[in-house]
Amino acid sequence: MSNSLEKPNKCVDAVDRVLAAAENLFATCGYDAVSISAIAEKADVSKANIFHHFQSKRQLYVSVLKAAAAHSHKLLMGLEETESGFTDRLLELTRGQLGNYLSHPEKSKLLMREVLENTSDDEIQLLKDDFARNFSRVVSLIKKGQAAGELRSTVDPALVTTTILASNIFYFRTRHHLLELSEVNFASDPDTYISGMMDLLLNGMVNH
Amino acid sequence: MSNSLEKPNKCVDAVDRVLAAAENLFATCGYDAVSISAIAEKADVSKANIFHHFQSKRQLYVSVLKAAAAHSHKLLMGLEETESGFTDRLLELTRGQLGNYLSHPEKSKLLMREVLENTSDDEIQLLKDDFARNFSRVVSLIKKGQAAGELRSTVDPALVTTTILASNIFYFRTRHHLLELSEVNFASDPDTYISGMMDLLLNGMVNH
DNA sequence: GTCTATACAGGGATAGAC
DNA sequence: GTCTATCCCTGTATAGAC
Repeated sequence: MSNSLEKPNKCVDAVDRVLAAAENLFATCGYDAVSISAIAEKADVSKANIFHHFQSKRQLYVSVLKAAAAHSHKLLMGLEETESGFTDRLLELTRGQLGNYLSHPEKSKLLMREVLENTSDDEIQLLKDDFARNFSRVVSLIKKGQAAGELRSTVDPALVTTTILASNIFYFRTRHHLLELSEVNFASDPDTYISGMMDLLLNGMVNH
Repeated sequence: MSNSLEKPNKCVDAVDRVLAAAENLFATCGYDAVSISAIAEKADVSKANIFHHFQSKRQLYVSVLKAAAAHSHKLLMGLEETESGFTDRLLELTRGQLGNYLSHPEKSKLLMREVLENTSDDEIQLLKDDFARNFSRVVSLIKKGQAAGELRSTVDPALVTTTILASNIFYFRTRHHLLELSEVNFASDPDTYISGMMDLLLNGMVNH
């Protein structure tokens, strides 16, 4: 019982410890830079034990990826869509998405790597499907906003969606570097960033 | 002479062939996934020859990186700043930046990898300095636009810059995936994308 | 400068005892 | 399920001939 606070936590299954260690290492170092030995050491199991539970390094990686994808899918489905106006719904959706990235940085990094690189592996097609669904969700929200007359019909919904997604991912991945830029004061405050970005996207930067 | 069209081109120095092969492989596969053997084969030299010209794999990588940074720096400095209004200058700067990415995809991928990951290696500090300079350049352009009253003073110049940079990088890196999304019709046409994005950032999406 | 041959470490993966 | 011991391959890097 007193061991339950140790790291690695021996109270959880070895398999789960391996998955956790692998997720952590793959996320921070990338697939090739991580060795089975490193994962074994971090999870406090033997190399052979890993190969007992997972066919190969690649298959372990895919397992980690699928778990992350499932987790991310649940989070996305859980994002509340308030019944207020379209702009507020879009704001909340965007804020929620970035919040998910920031609360689960390792899973997010893992998934982004796969979506950003073009590995075109059949096993991870479901990641892209998830990405596409998420994309469509925002697109249709914007289309509804246009149909309701709240949003300009001359902007391309897919382009707006791309810009939002790009901003969120870029902010998440480069926050550390942005902190070092003297002009940037929103690097440590995601809420400020989201508010500012949405104001920009909604109202534009031109003086009318 | 008739050999001058072969691949790899034996008419160029072995060192240059190695650098070219390394750039290509590092850009597409990442540092860890590339072996000296693979570079040697692609450059049509022996492994030992590579180690004769470069102290280590890491040092070869840094050499490739520095060459790419120098090249990119020249391109950036060459970006014309037209003497028209601020919005036009911003549009041209943005278009030029994305154009540079697309014309030199391998160098761009290499540099982006280093800026997006946080390796914090002293040897590549110059990459970050370059990035910061480029960032500041856009920021000050926007500030001038605000001072001139052409742009709203309530938007954060650094935030606009971040959004533009994010959009360009994201577009460059995910164009392939965007092609598969039925809602997206700008994936194969960078000019359309840039025009749409800048219209969005300048005028916003709200119906006024 | 370029090669062949080789040293040596570490990688993924397996065998077999417990 | 978990381990120790081991296999074989590939990786980086070096030695030394040409």
